[in-house]
Parts: sequence; C-alpha cells; structure tokens
Amino acid sequence: MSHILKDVIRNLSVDCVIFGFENHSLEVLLIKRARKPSIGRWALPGGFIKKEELVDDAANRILQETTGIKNIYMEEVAIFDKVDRYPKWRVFTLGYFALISPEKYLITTGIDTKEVKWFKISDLPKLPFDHQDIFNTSLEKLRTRVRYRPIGFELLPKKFTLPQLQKLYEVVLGKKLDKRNFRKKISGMNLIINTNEIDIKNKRKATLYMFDKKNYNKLKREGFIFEL
Amino acid sequence: MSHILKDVIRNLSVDCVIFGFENHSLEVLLIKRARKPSIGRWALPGGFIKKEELVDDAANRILQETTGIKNIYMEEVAIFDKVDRYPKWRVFTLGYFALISPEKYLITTGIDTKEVKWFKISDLPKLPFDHQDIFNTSLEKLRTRVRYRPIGFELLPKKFTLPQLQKLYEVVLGKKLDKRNFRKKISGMNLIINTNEIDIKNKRKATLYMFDKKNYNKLKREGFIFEL
DNA sequence: TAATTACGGTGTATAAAATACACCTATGAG
DNA sequence: CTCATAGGTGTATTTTATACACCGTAATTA
Repeated sequence: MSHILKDVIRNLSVDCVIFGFENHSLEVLLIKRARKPSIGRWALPGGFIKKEELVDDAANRILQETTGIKNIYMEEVAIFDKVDRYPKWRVFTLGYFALISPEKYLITTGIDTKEVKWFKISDLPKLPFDHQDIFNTSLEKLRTRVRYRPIGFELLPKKFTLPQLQKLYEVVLGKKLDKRNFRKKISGMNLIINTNEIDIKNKRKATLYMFDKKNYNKLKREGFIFEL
Repeated sequence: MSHILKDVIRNLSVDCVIFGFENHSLEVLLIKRARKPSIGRWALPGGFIKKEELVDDAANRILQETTGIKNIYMEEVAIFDKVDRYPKWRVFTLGYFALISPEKYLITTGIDTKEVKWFKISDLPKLPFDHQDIFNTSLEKLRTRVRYRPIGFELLPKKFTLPQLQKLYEVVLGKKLDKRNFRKKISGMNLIINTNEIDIKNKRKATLYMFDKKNYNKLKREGFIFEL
C-alpha cells in the first residue's frame, strides 16, 4: 500500500500479480509488508490510486515504488469487492497481472516493503486480505490466456531453447506435452526464429531461438487457437 | 445515475450494456436521462455503488431502478478511468454487460429515467460521457466471447429455430455462415434439443429447438472453440 | 390461379489440422 | 567405461473444417 493517504482515492486500490518463469517453475512476486495492516506478512504489491491518475499508471507507479520494477505491461484481471476485504474501511481493488522474465528486471526493496521475493506458485505463504483470491483468479486468467494468445516473450530470456519454451507451457497448463507435436505447432506459427546459436550454459547443447516480435504481436492482437 | 448521493461511493459507478436480439438484429438497451448531467440524452443505464454493496448487486439494483429489469447475470467488462469522463468529479466506472432476450423481460421507465428503449446497434444515438467507449469495448467482448463460449440461451426465446440461431451468430460475428456447416457444428455439440414442435408464427414452418441447459452451462464453463 | 420467389431442410467429397507414436545421438554423472 | 538424461527428428491415422447443390413447400404477386 502507498505510504501516504492524501491525494489518493481511499476506496480504490490496485494489486499486482507479477508472474515470472525461472528454474522450470512459475513464480510470483511478493513483498513483505512494512506497514499496517498485515505488517510483516508476504502480500501482493499494491496501493491506492491517486485522484488524477489512470489505473494503468497507478499500477506501474505502485509496482515501481514497492519492487523497483518499472514500466511493464499489465492487464486488468477483475475488480475484487468483498465488503470486508480490507480491515479498516471499504476498499475495492483492481487486480492487475503481468508476465515478466525475472532475469530482465532488477527487484529492489521499496517504499513500504521490507523485502521483495519471487515465490514458486506451488509454495506460496499464506496471503493476507483477499490476496489469495486475487492470485487464484489471475492464475486462472493466465491459464485461459495461454490457449488463445502466445505467451513466452515476456517470460523467457531474449534467447531461449525449445525445451525451455515447452516447459513453460507445461508449467502454465499443468500437463505434459508431446515434444514433436509441440514443436510442429510452434514452428507452424512463424513465432520464433532460429538464432543459429547453441546454448552452452544448459546441460545439453540446445538450439537458441528468439521470438519474431512482429508476428508475436500480430498473434497476440488477433488471437489464435492453441489447443494442447 | 442513482438519484441520491448519500450512502454511495462517489468515485465508483457501474454502467450496464444490455444486449438483446430481436427482429434479426442486435440491440442495446438505453435510457433517456432525467437528471443532470446530460439530462435528456440517451445513455447507458448506470449509477453509483453503495458503500456496503457488491458490484454485482449494484449493477442489478441500478438496472432494476432504471429499467425495471431485475436479477440478470451480468459480467464485468473493464474499468473505465479517463480522468474527465464524468464532468463533475472523478468517477471510475465499471462496465458490465449482459445478454438477454427482450421478450422475456418487461422494461419500465424507472428512477431518473424519462424513457427506456431498445436501439439497434447499427443505429445508436450519440452517447454522453464515455458511453460510446464502454459500448464499443462491450461489443468487442461479445464478439470475442462468441468464439469461445456458447451464446444464444440468453438471447433467444425459450424455443427457437435453427435459422434464428444462425442469424444470431451472423449478426454478432458480422458475417454470413454456411447453413449446413453451421448445423453440423451445432449438432455436434449436444447443445440443443429438438422439441418436435413446428414454429408456425414464422413465415415458414421450422423446427423448434431448445437449449440443453446442462450441456450449455458445461460448455459455458469449460469453453470451446467455435471458429466460424 | 399459375408462376415465381423465399426459405427450411439435407449429405458428401476434399483439405487441413490434431494426434499418437519410437529411435538416435551426444554429453554429463557415477 | 557405462549408464542415464536430454535434445532432436518424421510419418501414419484420425478428427475436424470446409466447400458445395438441390428439393419441397408455402407465401407472394402477376
């Protein structure tokens, strides 16, 4: 939460669900709260919206203030409106979600936060307020999304291997995929470009690819069917 | 807008985009405003949310107060947050949308409304505030939705003919569909049931169907791919 | 009242897409 | 040195999507 309550609309806040993919698992960014209520608890980064601010701008300001991450593309998930969700007074909150590649961003402990950390989604601490709800809804949104829009660009390093990409899809969808069919589908989309480089950091030599940004954005705009 | 400003959160409102299908065209329900601002203009039914109210409840209350329609299922579209969207002070509004069959509901002129009327979406009056934006976003949502979830149950009378259903899809998608392929697809979904009755009201005799509510809801929950 | 038009209803052949499935090779680990 | 692990590759089958034409009946109109 923002540390100053003037200039804000006290009934409207934003909470951010930032997903990252690392070490073969899906993670989410949490902050340890430095302020009441729920001081000392791990929670979603969030805060109040200012009186003359757009929600997108608020989400980015708050994310930067709390975690140091700036200027990312976030998307509205839903409004969360339980009457007693915030213990002090009535606050509606807008869930915002984003996908980022952890290695592309430096996280720093910011305003109102004691600590900022990535958590595996399979191993989350108990979250305060209705943050578990917000997280669940966002995850569901991500899982629906992946069937209709490409993901990966935001979650993987610039250059990545096909096994990495496949693993990402498997983690998000929660099921194993057939290697050859996965590759066939991906390659049929003109979504990725072979860099003709080999990944040597990995245990095995694997070909490095990058996204074809133009096509990626086209598919993202227009949608497609990715029934896996 | 609600006619009393106490007990409401002055920064948060709901505006409803109610779609109906009648006379072979898609329509939307508008009210003629009886209060300032924009008195006398045709606008979306809307109003402020009360301090202890859930958004869904607010949307239903407001819709009933303004149009008489009660207890329908509405879905969040997005938040609309332009700083000057409301001329008097800062108001964020939640767009809510619904599909209903006009013949199933009686519309009545309510609080703060001079008149309530269905408008063909191809022939809308100039809307005040950002209501055109809200309408456009909702229509886009409907057009996306129709590809992944069944529609029709909410938009057609209890018993309907296949040409009617096809026409609905054509109007929503904005393109003509092949009759035989359309029927093949629909019948492959176990979505509708033949009532073994004949529609005589229509110019031609056509078989009447009804939705298989159980399957309809299942498909609605799980989603499907309806690429037409 | 005969002719014409409009609409409801039906099936098949072809193309495209999804799926199931198995082995080879190189490397790192023990 | 051997074994386990992971990257990489192609084909046959099934399923789904698409393109396409005619008949019968009832309403309309000449």
